[in-house]
Amino acid sequence: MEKTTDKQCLDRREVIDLLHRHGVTPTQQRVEIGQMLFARPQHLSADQLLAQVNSEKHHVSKATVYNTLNLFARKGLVREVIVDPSKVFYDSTTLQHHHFFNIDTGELTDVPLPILTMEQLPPLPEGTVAAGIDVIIRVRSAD
Amino acid sequence: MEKTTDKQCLDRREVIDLLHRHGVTPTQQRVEIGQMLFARPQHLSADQLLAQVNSEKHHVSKATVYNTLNLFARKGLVREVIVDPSKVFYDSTTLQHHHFFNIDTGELTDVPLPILTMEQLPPLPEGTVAAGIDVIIRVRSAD
DNA sequence: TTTGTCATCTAGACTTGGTCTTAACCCATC
DNA sequence: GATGGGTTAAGACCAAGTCTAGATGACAAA
Repeated sequence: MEKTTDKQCLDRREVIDLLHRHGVTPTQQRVEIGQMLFARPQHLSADQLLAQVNSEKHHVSKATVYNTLNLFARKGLVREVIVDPSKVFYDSTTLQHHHFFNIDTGELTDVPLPILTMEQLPPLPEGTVAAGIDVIIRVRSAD
Repeated sequence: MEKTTDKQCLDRREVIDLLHRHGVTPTQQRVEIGQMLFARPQHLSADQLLAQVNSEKHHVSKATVYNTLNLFARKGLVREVIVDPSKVFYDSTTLQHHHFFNIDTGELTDVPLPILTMEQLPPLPEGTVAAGIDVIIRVRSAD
């Protein structure tokens, strides 16, 4: 039996609902990007996503991919992962979790267990409120 | 009474020793960069450092600043902090510690307490060894 | 001193991820 | 059909960082 998460792309309908629920007007391009991105838990750069979307029949411009990813991030649909100085990754899973980053291969994977949650924060600097926690465990390929 | 950490620049001699201890040949430019950078615990971008070094009498080229910072990082003299997608910060303190990053102001500060150490790591991905941990607590200015 | 060698430095060209601009487009409402 | 706000596309643009090729400097051997 085939699980829905194994599909290459999500159903248009599902994505449209998802966008609606987050207050994002579901345009043609946004839905197409969402179909690729939310198909399964993954970490994609804007570049990868651009290539992937455009390998399909439709074409979406670079500007639109960047705009859409920024919009999605602002609306809480994806999470930016800043780990490689040369590019941002977009994580299709927004549930609080952490990352392994392989500095040799550039591979980004999820830490399966919670380590540190918003409840265990140290005292914050004067006049600030918490916005999120990023935990990145840098690893190297054992040779 | 004046503490040594209040000095604007370190003594040339101190920096030369530091470089030697880390196996870095102390050239004119490297020492000058080190004098600024290691004067006190701080987080500087390459740009800031370039400007700061060149506000003094001597001139150091952009390429040299970048090369030197990369060399220092490789040799364990500074730590790269990847937190802002648009630029890398270099931390003059290499002791294990974590950061607050104010997403409104771009300000990067140290978390005074240890939170997570190399001893408390979860199981790493197959075939990898730990290289470091980055914990970034993103905060927003309370308005 | 001179010469040779090697590492380092510089200026500026180049690369590249990401943003900005401007005109075209879509689509709902009048 | 006309009007207007939000969206998109193409390509110009920007800036952090890298690369290149020639110049400089330090040091060792002669």
